[in-house]
Amino acid sequence: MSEKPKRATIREVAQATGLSPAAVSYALRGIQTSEETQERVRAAAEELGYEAHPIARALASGRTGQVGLLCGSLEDYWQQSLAVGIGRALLARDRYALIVDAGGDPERELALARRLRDQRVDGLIVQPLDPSAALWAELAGTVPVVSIGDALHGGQAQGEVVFDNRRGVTLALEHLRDLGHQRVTVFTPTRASTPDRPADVHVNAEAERLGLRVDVVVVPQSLAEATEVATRVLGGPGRPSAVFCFADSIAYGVYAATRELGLAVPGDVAVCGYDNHPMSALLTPPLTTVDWDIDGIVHSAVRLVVDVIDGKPRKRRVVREPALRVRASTGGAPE
Amino acid sequence: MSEKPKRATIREVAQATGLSPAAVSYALRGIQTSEETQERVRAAAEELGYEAHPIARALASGRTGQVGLLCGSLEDYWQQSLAVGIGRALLARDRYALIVDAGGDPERELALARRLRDQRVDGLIVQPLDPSAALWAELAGTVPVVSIGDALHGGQAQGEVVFDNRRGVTLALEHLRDLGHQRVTVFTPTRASTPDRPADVHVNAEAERLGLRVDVVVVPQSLAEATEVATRVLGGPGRPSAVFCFADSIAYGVYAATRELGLAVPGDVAVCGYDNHPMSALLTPPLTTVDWDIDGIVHSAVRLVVDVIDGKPRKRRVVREPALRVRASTGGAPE
DNA sequence: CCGCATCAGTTAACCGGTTCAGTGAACCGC
DNA sequence: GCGGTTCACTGAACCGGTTAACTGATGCGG
Repeated sequence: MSEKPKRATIREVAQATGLSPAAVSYALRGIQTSEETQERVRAAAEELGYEAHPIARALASGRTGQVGLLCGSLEDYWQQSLAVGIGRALLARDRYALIVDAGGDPERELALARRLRDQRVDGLIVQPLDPSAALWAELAGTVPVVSIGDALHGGQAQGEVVFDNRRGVTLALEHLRDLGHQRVTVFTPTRASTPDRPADVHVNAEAERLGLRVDVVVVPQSLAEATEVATRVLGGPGRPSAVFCFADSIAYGVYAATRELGLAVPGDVAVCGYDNHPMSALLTPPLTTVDWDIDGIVHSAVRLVVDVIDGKPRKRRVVREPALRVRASTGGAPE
Repeated sequence: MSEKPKRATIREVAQATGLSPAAVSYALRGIQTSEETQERVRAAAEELGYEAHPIARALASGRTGQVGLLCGSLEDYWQQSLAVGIGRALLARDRYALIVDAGGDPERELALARRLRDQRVDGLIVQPLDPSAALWAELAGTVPVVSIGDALHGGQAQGEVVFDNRRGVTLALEHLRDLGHQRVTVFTPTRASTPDRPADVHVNAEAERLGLRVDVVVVPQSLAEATEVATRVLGGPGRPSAVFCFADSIAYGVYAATRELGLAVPGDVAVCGYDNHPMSALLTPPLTTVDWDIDGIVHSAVRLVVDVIDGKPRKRRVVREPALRVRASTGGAPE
């Protein structure tokens, strides 16, 4: 432990090759030097076990090679998958992800966004709980910001991967209506009190259009709490014939509630989810859900943020379209 | 974007207070300065919106405030939970986690460990796929290493959170034996080819002791692939009456396989998992599994690594004991 | 053969903190 | 009243790279 594992510095490589440190710096990055010199430097570096010190590099160059990933709530399994995917994709591009979790709290989200900026991340990927916060504009002036899900208001983000949540809601509600349901309870995760979130607004508009009666119930993110709320709602009077959960994780809680209450899915209550987490296809019964092609989202978001960081111009806005996966939980044809 | 968001430096704060940069540095950390000076400096810093530059600080002090978290396989949902928990706990202690995923590949694990060290993390938490690799000793000489799960061979780690996997295996197999099963198939995730992993060895030893016939089948980490393998095994001739999955995630795949094959759980085949992921209690039927108290593990690991980094002496080894959660999937008394 | 650009490499400043050695003043006991 | 500490703070080196400005040599068109 106390032996100092002193590593070679760029000056030592310079000494070894008879070049200046600057030349070594250039050579190792393959610029402003002859092929031959680059080869010589590489050999010497290899010999000395030299590897550029990322901190020193970050300080001098102003780029840390790290991207902040600000998640709405990692209690949500789909968001966990998203985070894992983004971390993996960034690593493949030689960047590290700094993953932080707002835990569904919009204030915490903003505090963490500030912390990440102060940490000097090269870019920020955010799944905004509160897309209307003023902080986003300030942040976007400092560091490239890419949003996933809802677009930041005012279009300040350098990149956006937008979910067509209106379409997702329409798909789910139309499906339930087509199956003959008239009363639907919608379980939606805690959100910022932004009355203009497209998805939430759209639920009511769409319900009206389809002649559905909907009750919107806000549920906490954690599985245990979601189960509790669902048990209360489904066990109470006036039970709906169908529920639409705005996250598959919530649907998992609903499944648990139905079992506890002895209700059959979809016989007593049909359940439709949102996200299509890999688990959802494996449940009994398999969960009907709105699929968002997580790989495509990961790919778009990472590509956007990396390209902005690298100064490459790129299409700023990507809109993702959902697809309904009809499975047995709604009594539709099992997939 | 192109306006430079120049932030205040320590020299500006020094100028504003009439002190030297060194004094400001000390004052902000509350050392070697008078109370009054500290207050004055704090006020000036606030006024100027000064916040220490983490990169510069890291370069000068040699500590990055970042801890590497090297996961065995993030395909495994339990490990995802672990990673989320550790990230959260580190953040609460003002550190960032650099989460990377070996994807079940021992070679990749070592390569990533090296990358994290080169990134100058202050500490490393690792869930070793290959505890016998020579690299660990080298690494542990450079950076504090805390292992989770299996202990690193030779005891080089500065901290260890050891799972008593022998006990876990015993609990599961005894439970299945007590239920009258005589042939058990064990699904285990891909691992390093280390013949001396306690858990794997113990499966055979324990099976012999209990008079069980076991077949060990190695399955890939991903849900889809696990399902495929399970379908082949359970659909083939000589189907076992019980399976023991060395990870709940694998059990989820087995559930999917049984449904596909029209087998009843636990009627046709009993299923026992390992980990007790929160989802497992919500499945139909709820999954009997070996519980590892994830919060305790998170807490121990983070505490160990942070204390070692901070130079506080601390108990180096924590052994976690599992508990069997008997649920309906093995036909035991439902919880 | 001249003027100008390009190439390969050097020098020195710089990024923004931390820390070690040193300094003057106040304080202490006797 | 004096040597020895302690306290609060300063100056300068240092962490290990990157980069702007500059230099000398070479190449090229005309």
